[in-house]
Amino acid sequence: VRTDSPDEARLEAWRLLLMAHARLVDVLGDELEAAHGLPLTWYDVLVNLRAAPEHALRMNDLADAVLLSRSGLTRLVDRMTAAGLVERRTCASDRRGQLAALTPAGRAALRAAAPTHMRGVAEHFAAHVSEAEAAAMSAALTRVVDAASRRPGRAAACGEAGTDPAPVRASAGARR
Amino acid sequence: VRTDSPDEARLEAWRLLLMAHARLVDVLGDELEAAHGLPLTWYDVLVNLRAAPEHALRMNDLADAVLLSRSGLTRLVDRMTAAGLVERRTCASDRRGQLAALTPAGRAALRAAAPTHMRGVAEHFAAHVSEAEAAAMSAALTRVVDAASRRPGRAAACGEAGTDPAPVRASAGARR
DNA sequence: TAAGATTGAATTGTCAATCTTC
DNA sequence: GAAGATTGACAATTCAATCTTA
Repeated sequence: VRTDSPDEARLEAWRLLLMAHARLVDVLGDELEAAHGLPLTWYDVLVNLRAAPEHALRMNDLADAVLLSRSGLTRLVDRMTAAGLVERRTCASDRRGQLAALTPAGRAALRAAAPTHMRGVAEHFAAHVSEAEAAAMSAALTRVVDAASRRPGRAAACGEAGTDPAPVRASAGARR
Repeated sequence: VRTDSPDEARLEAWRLLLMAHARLVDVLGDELEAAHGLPLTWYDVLVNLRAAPEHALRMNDLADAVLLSRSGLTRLVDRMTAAGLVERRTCASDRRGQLAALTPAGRAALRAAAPTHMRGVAEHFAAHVSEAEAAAMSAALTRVVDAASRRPGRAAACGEAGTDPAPVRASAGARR
């Protein structure tokens, strides 16, 4: 693909980022669903909970991590609770807060699905990216993400002493 | 950003790609909506039509370009037709085919919105990416997209004579 | 019979209003 | 009053079935 001007080169990169995202989320979602009947959104929630201290997160924080609206997340957690993968707990220190917590079944589902997903990412993404390219991408996109993240104040996690700034993790496709 | 193993570096790049996509689509969508009351999805349709010969595309091809299911696109075009930005035409050479075509109003809307969007991409993406990084990203993501695009068969454009040698393979696998 | 496109039913996500607790 | 979360009404998408034309 020809990229004449410096500006054109960057636009082309943006265009490809959009295409790559769309294709991969589609493929990875299909594979996950076929192998484990697990929607990519659910997997994303499970991963974020697994990474959280106590395997639990407040609805607000989880919504940010999954990049869904607050009410959207309420409904998603409803479904996952009905499926037994997640349970609700009331926050001890602040009775307004609700925690979504991983159940044993949820942990099991994640443990079963993770290899499939990892293999998918390796096969459909990592295999086509050199180490240098990965480094360049990471450097650039870190700046992009930082610049675009001028919105929400991060709230403290519930049960803990205030020592842990919740890790904002990547999440799978949420389109507007 | 710690990237211990070569594999970790690639995973990190994937994670950042997901985050960058989510944030930017969100921001760019908001800006476009605020400035012109135009959803990003609509803008995407307009751009694709503008780039097509005759400013018209068959529903199937447009669905692929916009990355929406066939029926999803039917409804989207319904709305845009109601808004006067697009019109339907029946394909001359194949009466099953429907074309979505840009109307003057649609072209005007695109012309009005394009500067906003371009400025947004420049500000939120391009400004943070060096030329070398853009080149590396493009190279890598081109490979990724190519590898992931083992699905859709390309259909012939409508008005053209039947100069299509490619045996249009069963497009069954296009969307689940 | 298969391809192109649309429709109906059900799923998923969003916005504005609400309820509870701080 | 403000923050955390949920609910109801509504918008956008998807899947399966349908209709038309090739």
